[in-house]
Amino acid sequence: MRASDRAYRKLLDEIVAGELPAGTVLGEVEQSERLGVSRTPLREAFNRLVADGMLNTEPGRGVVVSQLSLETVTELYEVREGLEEQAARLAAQRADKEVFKKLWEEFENSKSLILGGEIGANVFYELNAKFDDAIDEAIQNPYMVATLKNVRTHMARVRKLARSNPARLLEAASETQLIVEAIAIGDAALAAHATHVHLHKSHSRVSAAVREQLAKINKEVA
Amino acid sequence: MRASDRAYRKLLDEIVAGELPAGTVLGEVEQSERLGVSRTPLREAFNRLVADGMLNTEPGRGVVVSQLSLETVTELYEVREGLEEQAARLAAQRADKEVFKKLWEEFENSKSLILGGEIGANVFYELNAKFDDAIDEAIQNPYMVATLKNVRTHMARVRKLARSNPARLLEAASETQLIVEAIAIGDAALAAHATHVHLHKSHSRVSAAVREQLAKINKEVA
DNA sequence: GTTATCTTTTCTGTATACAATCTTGTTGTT
DNA sequence: AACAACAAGATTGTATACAGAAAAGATAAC
Repeated sequence: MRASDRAYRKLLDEIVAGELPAGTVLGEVEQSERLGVSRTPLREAFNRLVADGMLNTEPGRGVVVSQLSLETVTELYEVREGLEEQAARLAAQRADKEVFKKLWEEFENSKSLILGGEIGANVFYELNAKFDDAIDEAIQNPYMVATLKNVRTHMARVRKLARSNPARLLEAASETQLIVEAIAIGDAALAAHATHVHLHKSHSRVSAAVREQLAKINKEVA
Repeated sequence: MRASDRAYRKLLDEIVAGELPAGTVLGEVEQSERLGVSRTPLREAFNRLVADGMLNTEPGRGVVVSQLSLETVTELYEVREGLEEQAARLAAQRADKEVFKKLWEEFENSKSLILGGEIGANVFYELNAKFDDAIDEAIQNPYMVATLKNVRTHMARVRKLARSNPARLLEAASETQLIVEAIAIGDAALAAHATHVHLHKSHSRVSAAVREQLAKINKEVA
């Protein structure tokens, strides 16, 4: 693997994981030394992260880890609404229905797992990743897949900031399962509307969680 | 302006204008010499264009100008549907209505200009750019604006390939004017639906034009 | 005490050199 | 004649050196 890729992955992971919190200023020399690559591949990584919207180049100051606020979360959800409703619609029209029927079963299983007190989050996140992959394969639109990929990276970061409790996970699982069902029966309108509902509720849940989290951080600072 | 920016702009312009047709293989040394910059900033430009989806890195062969086919046009329109309907909805909710009322007047004027046989295309494209800018300002969502920007660059390339005739421009102007009207009166549902209609018809028009164009190219080759 | 200017230091942007990998063409063998 | 192996060449990825610009700090002037 190329040095620039390693630097990109590492930095992205650290940003998503919150190890590099929003507002952190990253110097080229400093980071190239830390990551053990020279400035050239590091700059490539920086540029990609700027294009992704994970870093911002502040005029004279260098690159800064982009802020995550309630506003940016809302902005993200507004894009998701447009994009994912459309993706759900297309998936309902084009998907291999068998795939989504099986996926539906898996959601049914995982719901009892989460209820049963198993390590719920992991089960759920894995299943969600499977769902995303199934959507990507179904829509057969590389350009849309690429756009969705970026959205998901940002969402991963938001989720880390606002970890959910089992009750919320279960809600989300139910909502997603309905989308899966709609796609499995080829009902495009239902798929789109169920996605809208899911995103609306998810936005509420995430906003609440982020608000709590930000309040905690502010308290710590004070 | 930085050398990497100049290289990026120049290459993007040439790709959009069709001077670098789809399939053209670009070598690093070759292009850095042609553009008068060293390999380092050129690579930065290449990377940005790859991220934009204008270039593809073929495993051992180098970067290649990405293909434009009927399929990719359709893919682009599918993303536009999701994104621009949402943008229109948000704009209807948030826009300064005065701005869009004035824009409506301008569309009214330009329609007679196009009808009157003036250099129609330029009038229309300028007005369209104004419309895009007004949307960007209205929605107040930097993340969505960034996503839209990329879509529009791709559309510019498609439009160059499929130049429209005055009749088609006039149709498009009417459709867009309705979107403007919907936003001016704050009717989000109408704005979204008018956008859907516009994109549907635009897709038909562009597909037809691209089909003709591709047929012509194939004839020349044969 | 405040402001302005100059100097020093750091950082960004670019060029270039080097190393490793992959292509391609040629030669030799079956 | 076909295929394989090797060598020459090109090309990509990385490191590093240098130049120019910008920021911070210090000193001087008002």
